[in-house]
Amino acid sequence: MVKAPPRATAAILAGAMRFFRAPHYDKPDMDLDRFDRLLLNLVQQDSMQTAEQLAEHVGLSPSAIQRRLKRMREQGVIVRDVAVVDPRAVGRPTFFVVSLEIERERPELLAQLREWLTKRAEIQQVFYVTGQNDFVLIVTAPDTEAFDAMMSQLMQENPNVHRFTTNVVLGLVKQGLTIPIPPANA
Amino acid sequence: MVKAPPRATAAILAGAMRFFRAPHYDKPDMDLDRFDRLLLNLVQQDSMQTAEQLAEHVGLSPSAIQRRLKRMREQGVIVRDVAVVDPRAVGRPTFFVVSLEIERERPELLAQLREWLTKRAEIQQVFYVTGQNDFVLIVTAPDTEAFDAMMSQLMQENPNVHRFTTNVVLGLVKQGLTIPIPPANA
DNA sequence: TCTGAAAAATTTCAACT
DNA sequence: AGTTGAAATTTTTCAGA
Repeated sequence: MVKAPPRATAAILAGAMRFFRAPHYDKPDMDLDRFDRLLLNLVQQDSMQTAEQLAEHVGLSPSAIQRRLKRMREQGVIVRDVAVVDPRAVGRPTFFVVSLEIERERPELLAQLREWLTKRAEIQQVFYVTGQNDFVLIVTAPDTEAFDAMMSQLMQENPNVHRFTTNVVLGLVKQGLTIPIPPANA
Repeated sequence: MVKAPPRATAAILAGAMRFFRAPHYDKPDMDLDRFDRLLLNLVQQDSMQTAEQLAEHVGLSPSAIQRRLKRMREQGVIVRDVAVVDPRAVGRPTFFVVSLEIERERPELLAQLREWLTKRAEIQQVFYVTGQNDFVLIVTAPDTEAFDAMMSQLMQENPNVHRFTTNVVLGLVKQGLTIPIPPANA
């Protein structure tokens, strides 16, 4: 039998790795009981609540809450905790929804493109999708010129991108990363 | 037991309200100095760092850090703090990018549709965009059937939605709400 | 508005049910 | 696993520059 690895660090790294792997990668299903699920729904709304506040909602002691949250962070169920900034408070950046159409004949360039997209901070989100448009991006830029400049660079440095279509976001109706978690396992 | 902590409940609510207002609403520009901006970039990556850790990066005392973060949360610059959950750890939900085409002749139904979209927890994000497709949605569902059911309901209850196109997300390459904040004011 | 120290609250940890 | 209670850490408050 193998010795137990340095527990916390290994678990955190594994969590981070899993998050960036292709989604078809087989992640063993975590078994989350109804308390974990309740907790996840709560901290997805507000991660700054104290363990005591959460304990009241969930019906456990603060210690139990802390232990569960710590475990889920180590397992990678909770990937990270972030502050959400109001775009209008920081220079009112413009948002764009961009669809990229990719040349499929050169699969070796795909990894390079994914890396390119991942590195750019202005690109908030990247979805690899079915259909003729292979990637959908959510991009934020201080203005249209900055966006145009970025897209020119994208086209220059990634020859497998055939074309793209841009939709300017006129209104952010709703934004979040919340995943609704049903009480029982699906 | 301790009495309810003096958390800035009112401020959090105000922040949330601002976040969901129409984007053309005139929010006065906050003046953020270089320390605020640095701080925002840091807490967008990880909001669980202690004030002391942040203080080292920024070059201020922990007290100054706390005061600035508190102020920005009250002002609504920081809208909220959330835990990000790995989709694969919670029932492997499927993601969809949906484009809605709206009938423009009946503007009174638009507000109703916005409300409908905002209320549904499965709809993570809603962008109101230029072009023939008026809304772009990011939707998460436990499976395709659940997604189909939701879209049927959407079409039934919102007669001003003419048609929609769906792209199934094959891979979440990158997901986040981070807005890159340049050192100086734009 | 910052720093630095005191006060208060929260989180962590050990022992036990 | 959960709970309790004490120790350690962090956050909040406040005086002084």
